[in-house]
Amino acid sequence: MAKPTPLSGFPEWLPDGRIVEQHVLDTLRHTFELHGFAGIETRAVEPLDQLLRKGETSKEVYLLSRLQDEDAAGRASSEKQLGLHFDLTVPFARYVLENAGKLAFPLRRYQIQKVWRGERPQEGRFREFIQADIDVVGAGELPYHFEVEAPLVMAEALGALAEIGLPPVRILVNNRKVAEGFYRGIGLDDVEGVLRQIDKLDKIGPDKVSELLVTECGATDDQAKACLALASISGSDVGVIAEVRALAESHGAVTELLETGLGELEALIAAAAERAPGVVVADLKIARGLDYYTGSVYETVLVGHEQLGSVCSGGRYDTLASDGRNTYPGVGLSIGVSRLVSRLLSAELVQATRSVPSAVLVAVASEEQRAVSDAVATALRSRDIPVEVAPSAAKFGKQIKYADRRGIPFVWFPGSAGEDGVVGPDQVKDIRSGEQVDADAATWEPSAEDRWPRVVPAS
RNA sequence: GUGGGCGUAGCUCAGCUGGUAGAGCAUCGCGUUGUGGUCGCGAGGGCCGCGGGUUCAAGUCCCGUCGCUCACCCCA
Repeated sequence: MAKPTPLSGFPEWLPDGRIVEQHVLDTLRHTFELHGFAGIETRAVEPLDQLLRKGETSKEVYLLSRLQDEDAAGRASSEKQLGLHFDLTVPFARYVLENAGKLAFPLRRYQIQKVWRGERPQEGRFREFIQADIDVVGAGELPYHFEVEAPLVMAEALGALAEIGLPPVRILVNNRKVAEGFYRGIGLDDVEGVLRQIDKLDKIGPDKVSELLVTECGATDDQAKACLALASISGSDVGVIAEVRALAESHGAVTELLETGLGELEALIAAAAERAPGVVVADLKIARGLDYYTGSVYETVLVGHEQLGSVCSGGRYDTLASDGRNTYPGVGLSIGVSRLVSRLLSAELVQATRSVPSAVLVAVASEEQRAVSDAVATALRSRDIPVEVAPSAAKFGKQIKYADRRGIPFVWFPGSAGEDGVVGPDQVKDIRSGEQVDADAATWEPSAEDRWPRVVPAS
């Protein structure tokens, strides 16, 4: 077989990288469950027409087809076409409708799965990656306090990763009602268009955004200036609310929608300041490209790694799902686990203490005596100590080297018969210190730190 | 989808105005004949991404193609 070339955008980690990823997944799941979110998994595919409901994303969807149908491609009716899901929200919305009769609302669910997007890959941007979503969905209505809770759960989940070396996170929040109310208040009705331009602020700067607002959205210079003034407001205390209101008043742009949005944003900021100080920051330029958000919107950056983009985003959507009679509003966020993990690994922020689970390598004196080593391994495993037996009865130096290369901290030597024929005690060697002591497989314990591989900040 | 950069050993790379391929690290072996790491010596490993062209001669120049990568777009 020819040497395979790596496929860009489809990340694969080495065993120690996977240990890091697995740890992140375990931590997220634990935090979600701690907050009462129930886990579900949906199928990898959805009917194409479902996936395309979001509009412009169509080009990103990977189609699923059978090789046998290839010749007849094009004849297949589009409603039968399947595509791989490109996020977890669309499948979840479908799942909610399908199971509405059996689900209890408000529904709190988490979902950790791969998703696929046919984008051009880049650092931190993949074509196959893992997302970890939480959402709360109501039937008919969803109280605002869930818009406060959801980002705080994520703050806690990401905060729990600080101990392995994840940099602090900053959750930037805004409210669509504030933006829309303000824009309409100053006479700009192309809310989406304005948001799209404002979203580019960090990349191209205020001058160019101002220009685009005029040319693309039909804004006057004064209107553009007002939009930029709004976008420049940020802060982690409720003072920003007064700032926005003052700006709106100076432009005669106070609308009912704006006031509603400001009330919501204020509640979020106030609660966050108390429950997760310094993490949640109001930032009036956060827009989010997706058009289905209707209330709070969230974007999360790693402090010191802002260039990586958002590692956790989401918001409130009044119509997550609707079957024509009932609508299901929701609020949720999604962590880009692969983006997070790829940065943890590439920036060498974290490391696994070893690349294999084994805490102990049991040496094999000779193939005739392999059963002796197997028995030792069984005894240790019965007490939940991860063990492997040496692959060959090579010279002990080789066997120690085998352990060393994988980071296995202990090598176990089964007792051997001396000249008098008496079998001596087993010994276990800590290959980091070189210390070697008598040991009994029925009672010996590694330290808690050595028992399983751990993920720790890189030294 | 648009535009730039780059493809040489497992990895990181060197290879001048063309003259039939190198280093470091890694791997394996020996020194050390059943207790590793250091050190020394040695070995294996390459259709120089692929295809075509120019030339007596191409890793080197030209064209194409594929892949990787960065930026835009978009997003986790």
